[in-house]
Amino acid sequence: MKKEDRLRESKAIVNELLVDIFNRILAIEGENLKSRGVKLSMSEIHVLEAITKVKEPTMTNIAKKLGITVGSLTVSVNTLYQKGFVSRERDVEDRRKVVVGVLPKAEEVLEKHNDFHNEMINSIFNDLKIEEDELLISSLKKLSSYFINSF
Amino acid sequence: MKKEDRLRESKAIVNELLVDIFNRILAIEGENLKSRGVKLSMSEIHVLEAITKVKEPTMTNIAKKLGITVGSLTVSVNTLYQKGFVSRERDVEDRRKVVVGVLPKAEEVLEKHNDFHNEMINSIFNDLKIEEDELLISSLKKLSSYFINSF
DNA sequence: TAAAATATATTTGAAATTCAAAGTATTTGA
DNA sequence: TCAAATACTTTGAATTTCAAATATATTTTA
Repeated sequence: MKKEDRLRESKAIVNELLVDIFNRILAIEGENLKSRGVKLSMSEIHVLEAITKVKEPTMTNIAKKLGITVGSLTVSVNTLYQKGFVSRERDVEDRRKVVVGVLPKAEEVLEKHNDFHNEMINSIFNDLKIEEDELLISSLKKLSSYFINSF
Repeated sequence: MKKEDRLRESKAIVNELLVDIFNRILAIEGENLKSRGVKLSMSEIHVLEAITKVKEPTMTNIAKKLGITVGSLTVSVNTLYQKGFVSRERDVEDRRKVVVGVLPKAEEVLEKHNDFHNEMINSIFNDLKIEEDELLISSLKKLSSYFINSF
């Protein structure tokens, strides 16, 4: 195969990976959670995840992490609070801020979600036998940081 | 670094790539289209793309490609038809089927969308200098087919 | 310090997306 | 032929999200 053709093919594969495949992951995750008896939607799961990942979990910081408006987040946190998944209190230092936290009920769900991710990743690694591929890993690391920093 | 730690790190990176990053691609694409004066939503773009990609573009085939119900697709095609982006006609062989096609107005939009994808991919390849990395490409190819076939 | 500007969050009304269920028309096959 | 299967549309409801308006608290500035 010619060099240009290889390059073109490579680009097509990365493009496919980034677009076609990733579109399905949400649905796959959602179905998995439903099968494990979790009643929350994926977007609610994402809110819970973001709360645990962000350093100072105020409404603004969580919304930024999620890429949604603070208004949208308020709507979502309202129902999560109602259902008993999150705590919510004013910051004592700066009373404009609301600090959100996940309650045990949420941790249970997040654990299930995390289990699924681990299974998925392990299955990929086993099937593809890529654990020893240093070059792949370092390239993926670059690819990952590229997305984090570029947009 | 120990072997187990390297493995753990590798898995974390793939997980991050599959989860954190893909969540943003839709929004990134949407913003880009808006900046190019395109009035359609990403979900409408996906419908148009699916129409061009599927072999026999009937409602059922297009919906299957998209992973949505035929009812949802009908709603979307209704507005795309109204706005003059797609054609719509009964199959002469089997009059239950509706064959959908993209009109010039849609091709224009798809071209812009495609331009963006190419720019994104080219910029990744240039920055990372990975075009010669055969191993990466073959692994990504496996990763890609893994997702296509496993779910 | 008091007023103005800024920052944080909530509420509300509307739009978009999607689904499930019910309904219509056409084709298939027993 | 006619009952079942297939292809599609319509409808009503749920979810998600946003923008704009509103409310408070804090910081800046005049």
